[in-house]
Amino acid sequence: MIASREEKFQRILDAATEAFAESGYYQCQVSKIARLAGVADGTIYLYFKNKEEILIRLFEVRMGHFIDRIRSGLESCETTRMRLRTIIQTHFSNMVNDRSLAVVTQLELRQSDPSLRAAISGPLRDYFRLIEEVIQEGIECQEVTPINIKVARQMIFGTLDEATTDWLLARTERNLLDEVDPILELLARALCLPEKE
Amino acid sequence: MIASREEKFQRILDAATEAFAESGYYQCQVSKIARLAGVADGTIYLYFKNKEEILIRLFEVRMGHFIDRIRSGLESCETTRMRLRTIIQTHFSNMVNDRSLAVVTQLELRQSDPSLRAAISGPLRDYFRLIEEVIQEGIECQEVTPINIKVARQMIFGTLDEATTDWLLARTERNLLDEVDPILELLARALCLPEKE
Amino acid sequence: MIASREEKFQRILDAATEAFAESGYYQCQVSKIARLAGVADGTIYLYFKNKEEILIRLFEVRMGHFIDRIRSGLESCETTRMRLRTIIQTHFSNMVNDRSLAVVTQLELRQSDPSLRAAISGPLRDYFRLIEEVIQEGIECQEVTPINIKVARQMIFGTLDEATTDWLLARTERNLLDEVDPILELLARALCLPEKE
Amino acid sequence: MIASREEKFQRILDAATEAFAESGYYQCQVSKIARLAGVADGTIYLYFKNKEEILIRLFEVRMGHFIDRIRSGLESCETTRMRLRTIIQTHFSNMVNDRSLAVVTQLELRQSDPSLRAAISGPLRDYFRLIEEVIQEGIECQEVTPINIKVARQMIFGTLDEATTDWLLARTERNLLDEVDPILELLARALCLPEKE
DNA sequence: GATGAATGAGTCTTCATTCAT
DNA sequence: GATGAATGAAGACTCATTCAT
Repeated sequence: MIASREEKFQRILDAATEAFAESGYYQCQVSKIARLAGVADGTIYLYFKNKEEILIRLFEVRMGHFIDRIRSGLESCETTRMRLRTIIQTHFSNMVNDRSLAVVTQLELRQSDPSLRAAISGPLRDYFRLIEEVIQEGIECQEVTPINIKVARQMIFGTLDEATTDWLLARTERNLLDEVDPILELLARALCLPEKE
Repeated sequence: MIASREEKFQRILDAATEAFAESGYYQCQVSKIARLAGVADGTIYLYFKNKEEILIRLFEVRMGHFIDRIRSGLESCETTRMRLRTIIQTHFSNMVNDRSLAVVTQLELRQSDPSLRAAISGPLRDYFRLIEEVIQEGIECQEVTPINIKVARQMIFGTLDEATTDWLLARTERNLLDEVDPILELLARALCLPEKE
Repeated sequence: MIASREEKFQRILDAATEAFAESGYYQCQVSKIARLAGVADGTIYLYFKNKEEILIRLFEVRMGHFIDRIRSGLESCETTRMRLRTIIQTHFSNMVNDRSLAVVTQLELRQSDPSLRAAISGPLRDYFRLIEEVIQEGIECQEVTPINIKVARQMIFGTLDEATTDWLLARTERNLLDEVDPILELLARALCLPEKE
Repeated sequence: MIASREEKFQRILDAATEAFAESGYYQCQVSKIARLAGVADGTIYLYFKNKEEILIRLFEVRMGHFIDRIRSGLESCETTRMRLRTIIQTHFSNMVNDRSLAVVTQLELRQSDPSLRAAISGPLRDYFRLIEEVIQEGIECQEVTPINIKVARQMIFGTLDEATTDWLLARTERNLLDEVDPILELLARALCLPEKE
């Protein structure tokens, strides 16, 4: 069976996710990605300009899917509380379902390297915008007390991010999804969301 | 003037903070640290076993000071709200006063490399414990509604962390300290802290 | 023309022989070997694990050939005296034909470094065994007076070794092969071999 | 107690003997020698121009003593056989009494490095001359059959050298001195020395 | 398009030697 | 004379990237 261009691109991206998660971006050799993807070293360069682009595309593609998934989940939500729950729930299940991706997102993307950071900031900004839209909308329909939207988004994203990192680094097999409701309660209170009726 | 052993150790640590912040840990050459510290390359190795140890010691020392500063600030606090404010205030002013350190702490320390992570986790855990103590104490004296302490700590640290990262990556010169009160309000509400009288 | 893997392996080994002979093992840079072999520095490491392995493989391969050559020469010998002559003759012509190899064998391989010594001892032991077999056989067919075989081997090998070193270090262009017969006479007398009829 | 200049020179030489024997000349750090000698690194350079000179002086001094010891032993010898026995006996007991020195002499001094070799050749040549004198004298008083003196010396020295190396590298605790008589018999026969009466 | 052998620039670390005290 | 902290040149080895097949 001949793998189509698209399939091979995906195979390399998946291999890179795993490889970066295991060794870290700088420590991981391109040849390791090639091995995991089942292609020759040189083949990588038919699909990506260089190692850096693999990380960037990886993040773009995965983050795109992630945001699509949340957006689609938000469609059926009627209250801000439900929307917030959807974000938390989708954020966490995304991480739980693909731990390698979680490692890359949580740990590996915080690089001081300016060129990497710039590349990463785009898709992340989309996610931030999405969260901010939900808050904005909540304020407009008076479900959320008037607050600094950016600060609120920092709290929401920061809390999810930290909870995920905590879970990732914990040696014990905790269930991240158990934290959905406790976190929802805290955040809802901070935003003055009306109690769940 | 003769630089004592202690002074030179500090000089190298300061140089490393700056160098890591500028290029990132893996991208930064040891010779750059040496140049910034005004010593020969080989001298570095009279004070540190290897490059990795520089990062580890850097984090240990700085985090130690940071926690000392917070603990000393907490002594004069009478309410949980004041304690929380002290944490936020000290966290942010620490970052503002030493932007290089902030970059290293926020970005560079999130490494997938297991040996680095392990080294970092110790001092960070001390900070987590400090935050959790404040929450615990708040619950005990009924200033904080009974909640999952770990989740609350994740929210507090996560929010501060994210706010700092946001500030760091922002191109504009925002004042991080302006966020102390908005964030305090959000977090206080989440913890059900009594209004500031 | 494409250099096959085998050919390139040989080229590197030959280059290393020359380089080690010229500068000594520790003084010789890997890049010098690469230059002499006409390959890039990194290529060396596709064929050898590290610098030490080059020396080890070099000795193994060359010593193997050397022993093969002697064994094949011994087949047509009818008396112990002839066998001894074959050993001396082959030993010396081997050295004369490849002075670089001689330098490496005589001088460079006497390293205190335990890991190097261990690696070298194997092939050398094969040569010792071969000499001892000839003596043993000579005793059995009563051409050699009963003596301590190991001591006899030490004398034979030691004499050849010393003669070679002497020749190597001599500034004048002596002909090592001129010593074949004088040495044969001395050794034959020591072993009580019957006169050449 | 103040160590005189001479005593400290000796201490460094002894420390170097041990250090070179343990790690080999190139692998051994000057600071190791200093530590073993109980002096500061810099002090070494008050007594020796550089690392190389330590090795050279070491060899000169020890070899000088060695030759003195043999010469003094030879004075009371009446026959060539007795003289040969004295050489073998002194050579071996010298090695047995100072194994570190033996390692240095046997293994470490065979360096390809031309400058080292040149330095070593002087004292060694003295030893060769001594052996050759004994043979010459033996021929003159008709105890030794007329032979090529240099070849005979190569046999004698080579045999002793090889026996010593064999003993050094043997893992078992063999007694080198047990080989004095077997070797004497072999060499005596090679030289046609009259039987021991 | 795919391969993987070859490349060679780049860097951490060692260690002989110096020199201010 | 003695010290040992500091120096900085040197080199083994890695690995992202290329390109002939």
